[in-house]
Amino acid sequence: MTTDVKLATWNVNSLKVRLPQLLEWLAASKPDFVCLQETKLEDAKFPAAELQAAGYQCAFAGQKTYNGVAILSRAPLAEVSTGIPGFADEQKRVIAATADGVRVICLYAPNGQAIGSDKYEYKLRWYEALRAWLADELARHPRLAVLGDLNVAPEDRDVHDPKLWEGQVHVSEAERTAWRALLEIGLKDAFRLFEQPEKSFSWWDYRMGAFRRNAGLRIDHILLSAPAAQSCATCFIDKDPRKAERPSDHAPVTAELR
DNA sequence: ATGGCTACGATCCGTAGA
Repeated sequence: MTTDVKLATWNVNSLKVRLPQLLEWLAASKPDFVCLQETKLEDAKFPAAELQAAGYQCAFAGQKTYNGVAILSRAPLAEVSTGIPGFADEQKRVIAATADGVRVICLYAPNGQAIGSDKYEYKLRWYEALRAWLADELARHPRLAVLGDLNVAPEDRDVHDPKLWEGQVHVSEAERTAWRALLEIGLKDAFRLFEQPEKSFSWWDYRMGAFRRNAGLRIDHILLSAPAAQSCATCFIDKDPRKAERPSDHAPVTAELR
């Protein structure tokens, strides 16, 4: 087990488009683990060689057009698994692996589309299956880190304009309850372990100059087991990649364990 | 400010994201 472990999550919204930005960001940020979402690539097209050349081993589960998750790691990955056990799902949203004495779980939660829709029901079922599985994983792995685009803004302070978002997906009571259930099994929201700037968000709509106006949501999260949270020294959102030409609509979130 | 971006795969329009 190493002393310092830097973990990050980033919804890249197409790894094909964002690979140059990812490589640049890896070189600058030097994380030990990166969880990626919305790779939108079939496994045969995953840029494993380029990432290996940059110093990262990869575990990935993708599909054409939608979804797709990956874990990049400097240390060799073991115990790779995909999906939520017992929850049949065609959509590639979950991958897990162990390295450096840390169990890393990468998630891309369903969007939910609209309250009451089939996709919303699927989101809530997905969260319920996730909670049950993570409770098991917590019992198995003392140093557990769950990272990803969870598509829930847990509190009103995670929403630029709560009134505007009232009644929409990402902020509904059922979604927030599902998110809090992850805390109730023992996970900690790494971002809230520390004092943070007001109006900290991880996603901004591409439209209407939302990033310029900081009209965003905090929906990308790092959740840590109690021992991992104990050793967490910092957690922050890196807005720089969102300023790039042709950016992802999400910014990376990073945590460091000592 | 709210269907006013972006990516994708099918064709210059629909689906989906959040």
